[in-house]
Amino acid sequence: MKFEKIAAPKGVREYLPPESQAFEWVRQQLISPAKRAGYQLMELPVFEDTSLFNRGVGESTDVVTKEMYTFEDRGGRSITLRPEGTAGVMRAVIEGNLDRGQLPVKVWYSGQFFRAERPQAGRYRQFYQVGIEAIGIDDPALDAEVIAIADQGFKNLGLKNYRLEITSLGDAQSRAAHRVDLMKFVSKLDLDEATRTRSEINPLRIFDDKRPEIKEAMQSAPILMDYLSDYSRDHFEKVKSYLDALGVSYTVNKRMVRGLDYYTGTTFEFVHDDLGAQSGIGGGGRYDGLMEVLGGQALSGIGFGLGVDRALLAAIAENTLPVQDFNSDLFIIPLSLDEKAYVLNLAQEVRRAGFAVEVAFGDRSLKGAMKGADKSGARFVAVIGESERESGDVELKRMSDGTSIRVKISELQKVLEA
RNA sequence: GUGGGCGUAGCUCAGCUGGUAGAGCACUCGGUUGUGGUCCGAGAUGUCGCGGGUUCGAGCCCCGUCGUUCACCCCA
Repeated sequence: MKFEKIAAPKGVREYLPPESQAFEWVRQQLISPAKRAGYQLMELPVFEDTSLFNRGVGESTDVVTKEMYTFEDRGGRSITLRPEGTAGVMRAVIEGNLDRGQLPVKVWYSGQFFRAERPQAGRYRQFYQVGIEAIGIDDPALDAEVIAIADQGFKNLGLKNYRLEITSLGDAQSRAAHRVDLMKFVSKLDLDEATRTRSEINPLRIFDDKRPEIKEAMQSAPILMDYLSDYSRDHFEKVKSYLDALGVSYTVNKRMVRGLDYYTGTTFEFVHDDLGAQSGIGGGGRYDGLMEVLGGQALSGIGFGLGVDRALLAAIAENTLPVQDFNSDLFIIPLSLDEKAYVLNLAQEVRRAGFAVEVAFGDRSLKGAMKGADKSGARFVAVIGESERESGDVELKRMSDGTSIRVKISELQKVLEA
């Protein structure tokens, strides 16, 4: 009887050995600056009440209208697999009353996110992000620090071919004024129906169109930055000066568009040059109305999400991944069935002393077992037979040069440490 | 959701104008007693993505389908 194979669901990105090692390294590098800046872990559910995203991310966004994995659970509740991280963090902060303590609340998260899009290079239906949120303080210095933390994550990976683009989306008032003028401008353009519809939902979208004729037409469109209130403009100027002071280089992109509705004020994006169409490796910004919309206090917040999958692709493209295979310190081979229990025991003992120890399994020939030891990359190999078992000695063979020495088990630690 | 490329061994790929499947790497075993890397020898592995059609005959041609990949859209 032969069973059919079951394949992974379409578009999921999974990491198997040896690649998983690089993935884990990348994730660690990306988030370590946040940990050192006092951000604390938040472990959240991967599914939430659907209305959290409808309200938080925005009904007009593509993410909500056509990319969410939404289903009904057995209790008839509408559930959605999280498409992004910020809304869930805010929900948990409100629910856990973290905003009733000292501000800003500083948290980080790491995990998988879900969007039902057509898969493509760097775009998956289940993908990985790490991110941080700093909630409750509206200080341009905090904006700058958040951006610098993200930047440091990419620097940790050794990346060079990326750039940081920043802009200010202003406050609600500046946006409303701009929207009126932009709508007027766009309505005069000759657009196909799909683009027209999109522009009516969010006219800023048209700035993001890649077609040359549209780009050309948008050259003279009214720019949001020209509509910023005094407060917003001043805030943005300060963010820039702090970034300058931090030595974080950036370019101001007055036409930047973000796909999530909650962004206000400082908004930023990290773009990598070697990645093809899906070039955004991270992004974030301030979201001053979000907490209130979700039923909490009217507190401001700022955060970012970094794409672990894409950061890994970028590190591969720039060839910055360190070679770091797992190499055990000791590989133990039992010569016969009689030594198995003894060897298992010995391995546990040496592990307790803090060393990485592997055991040969499967009753292969000694030659085969040695081959396995060689491929494992172990520094030392010990073959245990009757004489070793009786004497309590171990003959350690150093694989790099083939020499071997006989030691007492009690002296093992000293040799392995050398 | 729309469009293009590609599906042959675990991996990378050959396979002529249609004549019923191959290489390299990897893997396992062996090259006399309890010691790896190199070398030599042997071995295992495929419903040629799947379904249909054309044909005496299809891995090769045609249609469909699924998967994958790239781009649009969108974004991490």
